Amino acid sequence: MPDERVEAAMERIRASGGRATVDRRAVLEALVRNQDHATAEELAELVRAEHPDCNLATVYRTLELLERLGIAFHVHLGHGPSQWHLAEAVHHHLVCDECGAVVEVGDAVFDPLRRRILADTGFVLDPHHFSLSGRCARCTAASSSPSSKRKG
Amino acid sequence: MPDERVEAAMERIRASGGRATVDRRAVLEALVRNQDHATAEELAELVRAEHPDCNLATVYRTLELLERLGIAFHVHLGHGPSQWHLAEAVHHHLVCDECGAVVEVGDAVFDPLRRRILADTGFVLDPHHFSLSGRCARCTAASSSPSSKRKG
DNA sequence: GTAATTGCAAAGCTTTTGCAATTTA
DNA sequence: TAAATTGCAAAAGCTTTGCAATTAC
Repeated sequence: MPDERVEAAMERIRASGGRATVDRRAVLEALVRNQDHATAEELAELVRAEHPDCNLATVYRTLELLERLGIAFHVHLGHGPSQWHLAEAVHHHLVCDECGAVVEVGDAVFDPLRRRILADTGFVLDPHHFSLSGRCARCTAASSSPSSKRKG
Repeated sequence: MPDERVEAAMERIRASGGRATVDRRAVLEALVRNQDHATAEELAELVRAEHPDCNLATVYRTLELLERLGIAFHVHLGHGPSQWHLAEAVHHHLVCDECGAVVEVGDAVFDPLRRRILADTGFVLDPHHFSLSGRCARCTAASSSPSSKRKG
């Protein structure tokens, strides 16, 4: 079942002078199949479901190409490896410093901050590349109500 | 010239059961002397000015200790090594995707976003750990006014 | 056929770790 | 002296790279 996003991306690769290879298509398909974020290693795993001998270096090189073409992005959610996703709906990640939970928020919540920072500094905010840190609702509740306080 | 921040920090190390060693004092002094952010490697360089045989592993271990005690923090400004600074005024970093320029902003600009996110998700935002990406005023100007457009 | 892509293995870079030697309290 | 800290070297984890073999056009 050919996905139109995959076809469009392959077309863009070709248009940019690149070659439409099996491996590139496989990585794209893995990105499409995987709704969440995935690390390069996880994507390689997904690709291996269809093409058992998928090379990690090729996945990295393909992701780099896709990012250069604006087809995919990587984000840093914490200290581990980068996470990759297709460049579709722009969204942002709140990562809990305590438990590592990831909360996604839309882009629009940033509008007031964006306006303010633009006015103050001229900087055009596009905070997709890194996550925002803090503490999730659950951990906040756990640490602020003394009766339910627990270490772990 | 004993700096009161260094003394206070050494006191806190001692109070937490740690030992007040020459190396730890040297790393603290480097952090104080260096107003900006510095990588572990850069801090080791600074320490070496006084103590020529400063060990990088010790710097890392000391920074980890200082972070655990809330005395210092590390932030990720981009793809390179972490940057360290004393935990004084809370501030945040806007890093230009294009030229890498770092713009610092105070914590207060985040208040509206913080309220909004708290209301929407219960997440308590404390976005010190990662930088925010975007495009600095200069690069924005360079790419939006056709006459001054230039590559590089 | 020619240039781009891939596989492999090795290296790069930042950070962590095991362990014996040293230092602090 | 007992426990914590340090130095060293090695390892870990993620990512990039050189080069010969392969593949797309």
